[in-house]
Amino acid sequence: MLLDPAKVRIWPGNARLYQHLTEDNCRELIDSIIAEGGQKVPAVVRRVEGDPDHDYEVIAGTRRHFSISWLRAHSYPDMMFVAQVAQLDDEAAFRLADLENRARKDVTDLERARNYAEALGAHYGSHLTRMAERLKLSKGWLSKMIKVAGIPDDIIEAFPSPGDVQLKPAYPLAQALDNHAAATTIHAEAARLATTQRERRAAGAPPIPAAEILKRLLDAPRVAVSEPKEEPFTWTTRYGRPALTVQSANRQGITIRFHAGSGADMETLATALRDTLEHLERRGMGLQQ
DNA sequence: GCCGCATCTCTAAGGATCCA
DNA sequence: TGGATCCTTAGAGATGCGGC
Repeated sequence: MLLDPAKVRIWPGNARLYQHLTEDNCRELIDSIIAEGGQKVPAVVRRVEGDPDHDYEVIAGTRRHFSISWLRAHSYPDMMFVAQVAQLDDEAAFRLADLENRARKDVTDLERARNYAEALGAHYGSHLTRMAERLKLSKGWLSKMIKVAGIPDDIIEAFPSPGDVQLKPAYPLAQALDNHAAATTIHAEAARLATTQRERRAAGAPPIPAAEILKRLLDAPRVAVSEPKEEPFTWTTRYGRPALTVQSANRQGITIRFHAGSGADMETLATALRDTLEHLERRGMGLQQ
């Protein structure tokens, strides 16, 4: 079916934020549509009633809708939006849109998480288990998504962009916000960082990267109570050069880095390793624990 | 310097278990 | 019972290294 994109609106339950689509992030798709002389893969739309401005709404194919609209406004006024019409209720529409978003990688974690959180209440009566079963997702992973979706906007503003908020690293932050005292310091630090980011943008300087932002936010409560930070254990040679450093010691195992250029021979390194393991053992962090 | 292979690291996702 | 958390696994991408 060939449609005028102006008569097609975006379904509000779609994860993708239409206002975040730009010529730049759709450039590849726009170029392929030009190269192929039109849109080859149809979007999925459904009929809408009671809206004088629109006949259909897009369930899956938001980027295609944006790209065709953009092309019509830029030298290709006859380009048509190719779509197939489906009869879907909101929950089925959500599942279809989700399937497509999962296949693509350009929907950000935060967009997806917030979309899930909204759908949880709207389509699944706030029952996470029911939603996980319907979407064929694990409860655990969905639970994480919902948790991350709850990170408030004033925290997100500290990041270079909402797209930089990734599920895995953001999850500990969402957990930290559950603690009232910690949340207060995190919000305060986020406000400071957001101001810095705005100043950097205005000055044309690169923003503070997301990993650094996350670290500062998570550290904020610890810094606030001035907890002394323990330095990683380092074994140094008799010439004062570091031979090895314990990078981590947890129940999965111990990660040790041997430093190049320490001047230590095999025998010295073996001694260093033995000393280090004994040190960890004494502190209850060894392999024998 | 380039290429191919091995290894490491990171992430998405699932499963088991715990807890309210 | 439902949700949260922790741990594991598979796979993709990055990195390192040796041979040419």
